[in-house]
Parts: sequence; C-alpha cells; structure tokens
Amino acid sequence: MAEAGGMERSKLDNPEKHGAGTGTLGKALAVLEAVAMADRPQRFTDILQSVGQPRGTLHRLLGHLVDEGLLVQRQDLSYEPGLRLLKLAYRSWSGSRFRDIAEPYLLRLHDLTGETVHLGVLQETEIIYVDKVESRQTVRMSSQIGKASPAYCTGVGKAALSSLPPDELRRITARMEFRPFTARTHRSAAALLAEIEEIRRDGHAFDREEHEAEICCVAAPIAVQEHDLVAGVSVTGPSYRVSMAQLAIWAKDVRKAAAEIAEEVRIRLGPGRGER
Amino acid sequence: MAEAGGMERSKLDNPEKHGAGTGTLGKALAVLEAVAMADRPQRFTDILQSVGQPRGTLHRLLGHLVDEGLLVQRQDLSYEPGLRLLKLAYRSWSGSRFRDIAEPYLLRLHDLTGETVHLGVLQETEIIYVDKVESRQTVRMSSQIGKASPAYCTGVGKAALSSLPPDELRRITARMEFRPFTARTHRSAAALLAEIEEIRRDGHAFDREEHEAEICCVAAPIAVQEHDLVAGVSVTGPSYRVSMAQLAIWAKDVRKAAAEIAEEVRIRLGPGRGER
DNA sequence: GATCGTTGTTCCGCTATCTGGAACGGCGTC
DNA sequence: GACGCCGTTCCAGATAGCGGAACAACGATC
Repeated sequence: MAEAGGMERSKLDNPEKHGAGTGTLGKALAVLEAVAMADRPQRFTDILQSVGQPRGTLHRLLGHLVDEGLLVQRQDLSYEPGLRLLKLAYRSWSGSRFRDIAEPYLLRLHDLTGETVHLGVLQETEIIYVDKVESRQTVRMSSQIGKASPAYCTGVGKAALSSLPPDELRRITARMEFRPFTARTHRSAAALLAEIEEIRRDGHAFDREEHEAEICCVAAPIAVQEHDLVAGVSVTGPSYRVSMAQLAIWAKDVRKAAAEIAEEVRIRLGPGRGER
Repeated sequence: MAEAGGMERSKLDNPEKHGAGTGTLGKALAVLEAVAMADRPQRFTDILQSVGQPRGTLHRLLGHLVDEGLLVQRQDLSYEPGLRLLKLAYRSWSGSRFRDIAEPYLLRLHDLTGETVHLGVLQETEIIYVDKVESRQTVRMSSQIGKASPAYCTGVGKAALSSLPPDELRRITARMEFRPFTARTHRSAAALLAEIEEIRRDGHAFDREEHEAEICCVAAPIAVQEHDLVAGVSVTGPSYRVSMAQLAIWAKDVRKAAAEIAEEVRIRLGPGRGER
C-alpha cells in the first residue's frame, strides 16, 4: 500500500518499527511476532486482536506460517513458535564473526571478575544480547542470548548509545518510551542524554539498578563505523556482592576489552570484507 | 494450494521439506534460509544460484527481507542474517514449556555424570537441540542450541526415532540421506532400522562415534503422544574419558530422567492445555 | 433444551501484489 | 575501448493474496 517513493530502500526511513506490515511478508511476520512475543500459546482470536487483520486474511496467514514450520498449531487449536525459527537463528548466531571475535575477551573478563559478562548489539532503541558468559551456579546459561532489552536502562545499551553520532542519537532517543522499571530508571530523554554526555567523557557506563532492582553493571562501547557496528560489553553483578566502587575499578578492564574487540574487528574484517 | 483435505493442517503431510516455496512466504523463507545456512555472507549472485529464482523476483524478495530486518545488507552488497531472527528465536526458546520442565532433570543428570547433557526434539529427519548443560571449561556454553543434526547418527536422534510408530518411522527413514560422517555411521535405512529395533527393546540408544570421531553418548527417548512430542535426552563425552561400559552404567539414569521428564510434561500440560 | 454468543473455518469475486523476461548502467578485465 | 559480469530497474500480465460474509461447531445462558 503506501510506499509510493521508490528510491529509498529501508535504511532507517520507515517511521514505524517493522511490524506494521510491508507487503505480504510484513504481515506474515507481524503475525509471527505476535505469537512469539506472547508468553502463552495464542488462540486465533488472541492473534486476531493483537494484529488488526481481517479474519479471512489472518486465517490464511496462519496456515502458511504453519506450513512453513514457523508456527505449530496444537490440537487445542492454539499456535506457538515452531522449531524452524530456532534452527534458523542458530545458524545466524553461530556464523557471526563478531561474536566469534569477541568471545575470548569475554571469557578473560569473566575470569578476571568472576561475574557475568554480556555482549550486546544496538538495534534501534533496543540492545540485543548476542553472547553471555556466566558462572556455572547462576540461574541458567545463555538464557538470554537473543534477548532484547531497552537501551536506555541497561549498561550496554547506554554505552552503545554513547558512541552514536549526535543526530542519530537524537533520532533514536526520540522514539524511546521511558518505562520506569525501577525507582532509578531514567524517565525522559533529557535525563538520558545528560548521562550519555558523561558516559562519552568517561568511556564507560554504569547501570545502577535501573533495569532490575539489585542488579548493576559497568559497560563500555564497541563501535566500528566501517561495519555499522554499535555494540557494548558489560560486567554485571548483584548489588549485595558487587559495590559501585568495585564496578568503578573494573571499568578500565571493561574499556580495555571493548577497545581490543573493536580493534580486532577492524583488523580481521578489513573495510572491503565484512562483519560476518 | 494443494492441501485438499481440510482437517489436517500441516502435521506431516507435505512430501517436500519446506524450502521449496509454498506461496510468497515460502519463497522468501527459502531465500532467508539460503543466506542463513551459508557460512559466509552471500552476494546477490550466490543466492541467485542457490535458490533457482529469476533475477527480478529475487531482488525484490531480498529487498523485503532487508526491510523486515531478517537480513542485513552490508556496504559491499552482500547479505547476512539480521538480528531480528535472534530476537524472535529467543522468545520462542525462552517461552518453551517443554525446555523449562526438562531443565532440572538435565542439571541433575549433569551433576551425576559430570558430562555434557543434551535435550533434542525430532523434526522430520533431523533432531534439533533445544537445551544443553555442560561443564564450564569445555568449549562454549549453549553453543549449539538450535543446532540441527541428522537423526540417524546421533544418540538423541536414534532414541527419538525408536519411539515413533512403525509407519511414521518408515516414512521418515525413507527420506534420509545416509552421509557417512565417520567409519561407524550407518549407511542404510536397513542398518538403522535394525539398531532401532534393539533400542526399542533396551529403552536407550548409544552413539558410538557415529557422528563425530572420539565422541560417544547414551540417550533415551522422551515421547508424549498427546502433545506430538518426540524428543530425547543424552549424556555425551569424549571416548578417551568415557568408556562404553561407563555409558552402559549411565543408561538407566538417562532412561529414568527421560521417563520423569515425559511424566511431568504429561502432568503439567494436561491434555486440554498445551505444550508451551 | 432452545437460543444466543463466541470461535474457528470456508467461500468467492476483486484487485493489489507478485512475477519474471528484458533492458540498463557501472566496473573491471582482456 | 570493447566485452563480460553483476546488481538494479521496468513493466505488462497473471497469480496469489485480500477480506467481507456466510457457515458450522460448541458452550454458555435463560
């Protein structure tokens, strides 16, 4: 529908997120996402209201998604994500050159601190975790690879944001919705931008229980312009075990790791070549 | 447009894998898969020959995939998987009730044996790993969640196959391509079926370096008909450390874990309810 | 136990969207 | 400077998607 122009492809122009539904594929993905993001199996009607799509259309769409193995329909008629998604994602994850390069540095950082280490990539207003190293005893390994968290209240997120050029930063912060997860979460773009100024100066960012209570971290930005890569590393721990003073001490190690990763990315993936 | 029947949706009816390309969505996914499965960034021409699609069509398809964030086009014009895939998969993985239920049993099995524990689900001729518990020092955690391996040469795969009804088993084995990974890999459906007969009797399966040299395992099937779930658990180790005798001893623990998981799945996800 | 409301499925004419052969422009090579 | 390769763009034609509306199967409600 819309989409008159012709020139511009999709760099960053569409004001909506995806989800709206460019063409047939877009609609199908909107449905897939609606099902994947829900935390319980979705029945036809559930989906019907989350994506505003006529019944007939939705029905066919779901049929196709099931045919393709992206969704599975259970005998109680509800839908849930299929395994094909996992398989597809695995290949894209395991083939990521960036993750691969960063890994040893993450391990080193973990050995040094004994705390959980995250690697995340900025994607619009969210950061998506692409790797994680944590101690055996904690919750569950890798439980959040692929997880998306808001950028404005996470260490990696804020660090990554701090490496953006001013106009890009403005564009992105403008689209944020400042949801107060804890008492300390930023509630406005102004507050966030002020802190980002500091972060830019210091070279590292803190998360002072802004996303989850009792959880804090230090993070540093990894930015490689030549590859459109805006990311961050962090060391995270529970407040009772890790003081802000301790985090401040680790800050330089995190910065160093970030710098080394960025450097190696630049070397190993020369300008002509590519990120993967 | 085939799909005359009416009742059955896509249980297992289409003779082709996916990939061929049912409708528009199918074609788009075939392209996505071609890029995701390749181990380096794909240029337009590369993709052109892997999916047999006219230039014009392919070009538009790629455009849409990029618009949707499923692919990213780099400045050297090559394509690679985008992060949206990872995000989508994360949600589907973390929301899986099955994985969640199985987890404690996997951990217990790991504590008992000290070796790597896998949880995999059968998907046609492949098994897809949905969880993994391994010792800290080994390679990398979770490095193969979402990985797809052939069913005929893995412990979990063979165990899962052994729980299928005969006709279903025949249908699936008929579609397998017996690639000899090691000297001990089954080379024919006949050989595989013979072993499956034994497995069905014993209640557990061994992988005697059939997929990778120096790697072997014991596995047991987890099958819950009411939920169309055909899966398996396994304990895996390197031959130099884990003897076949040792595996035989662990067999009963693996069987027990499998039985308990199946039981809890049945209880927690009562018939009317659902898997997720 | 008849009626109404809800939920999933099917139908079918309409047209938007996808289709794909062909032509175009940019680059590097011989 | 001509040739060949590669990515992109165009456009008439037709397929596949579209979606309003009718239908069937339950389950509540009175």
